[in-house]
Amino acid sequence: MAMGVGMSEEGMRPVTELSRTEAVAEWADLVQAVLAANQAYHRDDAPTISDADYDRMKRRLAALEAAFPDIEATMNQQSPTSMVGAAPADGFGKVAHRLRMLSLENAFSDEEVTEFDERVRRFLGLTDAVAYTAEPKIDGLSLSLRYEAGRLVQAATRGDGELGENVTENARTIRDIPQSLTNAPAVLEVRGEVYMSHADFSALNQRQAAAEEKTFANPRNAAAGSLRQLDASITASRPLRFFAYAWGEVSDPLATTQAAAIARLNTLGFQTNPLTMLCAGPEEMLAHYRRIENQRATLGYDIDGVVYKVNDLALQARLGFRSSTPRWAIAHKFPAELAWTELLGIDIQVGRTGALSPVARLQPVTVGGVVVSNATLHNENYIAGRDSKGNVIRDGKDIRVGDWVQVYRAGDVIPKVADVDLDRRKIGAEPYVFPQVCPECGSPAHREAGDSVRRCTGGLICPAQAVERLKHFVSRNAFDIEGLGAKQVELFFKDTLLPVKTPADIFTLAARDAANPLQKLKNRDGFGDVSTAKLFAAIEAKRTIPLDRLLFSLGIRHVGEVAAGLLARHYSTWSAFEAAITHATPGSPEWADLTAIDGVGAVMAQSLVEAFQNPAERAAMDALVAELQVQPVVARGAVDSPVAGKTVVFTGTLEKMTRAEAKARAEALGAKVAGSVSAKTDLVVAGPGAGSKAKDAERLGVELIDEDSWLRLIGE
DNA sequence: GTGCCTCGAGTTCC
DNA sequence: CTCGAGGCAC
Repeated sequence: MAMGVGMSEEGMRPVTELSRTEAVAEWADLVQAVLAANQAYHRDDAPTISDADYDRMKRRLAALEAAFPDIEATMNQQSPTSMVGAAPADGFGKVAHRLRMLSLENAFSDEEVTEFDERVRRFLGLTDAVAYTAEPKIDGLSLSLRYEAGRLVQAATRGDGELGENVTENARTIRDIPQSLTNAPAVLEVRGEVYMSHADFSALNQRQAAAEEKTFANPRNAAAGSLRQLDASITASRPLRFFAYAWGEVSDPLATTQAAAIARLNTLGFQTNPLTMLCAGPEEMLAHYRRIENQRATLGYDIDGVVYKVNDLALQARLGFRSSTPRWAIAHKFPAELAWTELLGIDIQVGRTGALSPVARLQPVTVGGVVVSNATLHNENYIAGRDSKGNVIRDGKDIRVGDWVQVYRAGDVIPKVADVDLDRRKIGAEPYVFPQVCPECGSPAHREAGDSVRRCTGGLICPAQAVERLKHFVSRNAFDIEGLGAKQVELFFKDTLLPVKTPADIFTLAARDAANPLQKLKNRDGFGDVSTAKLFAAIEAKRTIPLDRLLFSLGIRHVGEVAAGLLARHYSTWSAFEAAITHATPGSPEWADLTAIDGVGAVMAQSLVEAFQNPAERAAMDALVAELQVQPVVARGAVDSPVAGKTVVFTGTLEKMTRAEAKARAEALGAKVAGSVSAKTDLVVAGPGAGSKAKDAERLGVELIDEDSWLRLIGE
């Protein structure tokens, strides 16, 4: 057991008095204790220690790491304090959102806003103006509040949109969030933004500083940190606020327009933003944007743009959603904050697919409340001014080491180099020469005509590619082996005693360790009996793997999660897939079958074929599969609708909806929409003026219905 | 064939 | 975010 468990902090020795050996010992024990507590809490749903003790342990860990910064790196073990976002390592249960919490499409210019309006009207087939609400976009964190029978029963953070964190107890401490509602629908999910005002933020930071606690970089971080306290009494002491602006599941509609729904939320007792305004069209929207922009500095809280939403909820329903954003809303972002700094150097990183990416090493500079010292330089052309023939490159900035460059944080996260100040160029600065060989393995780095990326041709020979491939292999949506993250993989890759060079090596680790009587893994720093056994068990648990995950894990270019799913559903077993790809060459029946999969084109097919023809890749795959039991893929649970799984063709003039709308609607119900009628077609929906396609349907004996019957069929 | 739209892949930082 | 693939309409 850890020394600190159950003890008061006053009873502990200050970390500064500890020797390195003592610190390491205590650190290792604490890590074990915290991990065990995590497991008890999350997996077994049976907490073994109080939240306060847990919190204390994590604080002690953080203190140890602050005093001995290299501790984690030297211990071959990831600390729970650094497992950010790593599942529920931080102590909150997960909550599945009944209705996904989506993100918004962004607009960065007036033109993009008018285009948005045009797109909306085109989709709906409307020439008349469409009305929109416009409201400030609060820079906080979004929260979904669920009320049943008028009582607050659950509060969840956005998370990845599907799964959020359960922060109910913390949300109950926020004054702007009502505990109960009167005259509310039986089920009501209210969504909005938790934020902290400027005044409250500076007061909090003063308090924190006085108490020698850590201060926050900005109000957003302060709000996020405060809401995600394991101890709700700490959240209660933090001045959090809440604006409601949307809803999830509701048993009865709140209203028929966005504006009225917001007003209703206000009546129910929620704070809604006073700058929310109804606009008749793009001109008024942009005028309101300027108005909000002008008030930005005096609002008293952070905002990062203006959100526009189609006002009519019936139109919102018709517009529907794309994969992760609604078609009926857009966020008009304020221009990103910019900062100038000196470019100290340019490094080249080699990615999983061999892509050579230039990274700027910068004189550290504060951008949007965060200190940035690295930033992406995009690609070869972006840095270059002229190509090898001396021609000026379009969009090329001619960036040289030593230059003054402008940096911003794109999407408020990823630092990018936006511009260079040629007037401040130092005399003698040389143009940057992009490497023509891989800096990691020395293989030639080729660039295909028309491609912006130069790639190392070393394949698995290149250590950088090999290790990046391994990191991908163990990543969350791939094999996801507990206790074997990116850091560990890197260490094992370099290890001389128990090297892991390919995915198959992971599955021989335990056997190789057992075969080596002298230097057992469990005797190493950072590994004990328990953690070694746990790691081996975690690896063992992933020996059985569904085909789609396996295909994604292979890291073949152009084959991501979705493509892997398509392939797995088509071939069902590894042996069928393997046989097909091995025999596929352009023109063969296997090739035709492969490219006939909806969503698989020639590029992806070629990429698969090349991977299978490469001896090193093939050997690595064969060795891996020999270690595994690959599960055939179970067919995806179909959407429950009368047209699910059917192939539908729309033809003629549709009168109640546009073609795009009909397609989107049908797809949302699980149907596949095709352009031409064939034997595979299940249903043809014909409007007036339908011609050859209706005849094709008759000829092929495909069911033919009119638009009204279609609408009845799908229940509208 | 061209010009949209949409989505997926790949990349980056803290 | 940016780029490119894939698919569709014209």
